[in-house]
Amino acid sequence: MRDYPDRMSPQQAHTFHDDVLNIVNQIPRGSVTTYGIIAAWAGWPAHSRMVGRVLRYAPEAASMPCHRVVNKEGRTAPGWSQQRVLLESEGVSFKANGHVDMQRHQWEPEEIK
DNA sequence: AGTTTGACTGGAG
DNA sequence: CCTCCAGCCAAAC
Repeated sequence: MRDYPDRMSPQQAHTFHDDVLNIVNQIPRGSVTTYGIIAAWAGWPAHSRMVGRVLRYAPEAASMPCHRVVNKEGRTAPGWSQQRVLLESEGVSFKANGHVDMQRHQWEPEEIK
């Protein structure tokens, strides 16, 4: 069927940015979610990489629980070893391979917005 | 205006 | 479980 040639207009990019931060702010303590889930929830399922970009470079992200965002396999962000420490301090358990036990801690947005 | 770069994901080996 | 590769897409070169 049809593909989705959709391109983000500057307006949409701005909305996406805000939505991402809004969702991250609602991740409960002791839980984690993934880039893909956030992207899908913001309405752009193919933009998981952009979610990572926002959390990495947006100034506001510094004062948010962005450490509660990991990839789909429960892997923590490259080059940010403190992320694991932060998560463990709020009760998140890791498996032997160093990944978050997603089965136990993955959280999904429900009634946001 | 073409190429490279990732805080991603899914699949293959 | 690991690495590598292709597809992904806006931003940075």
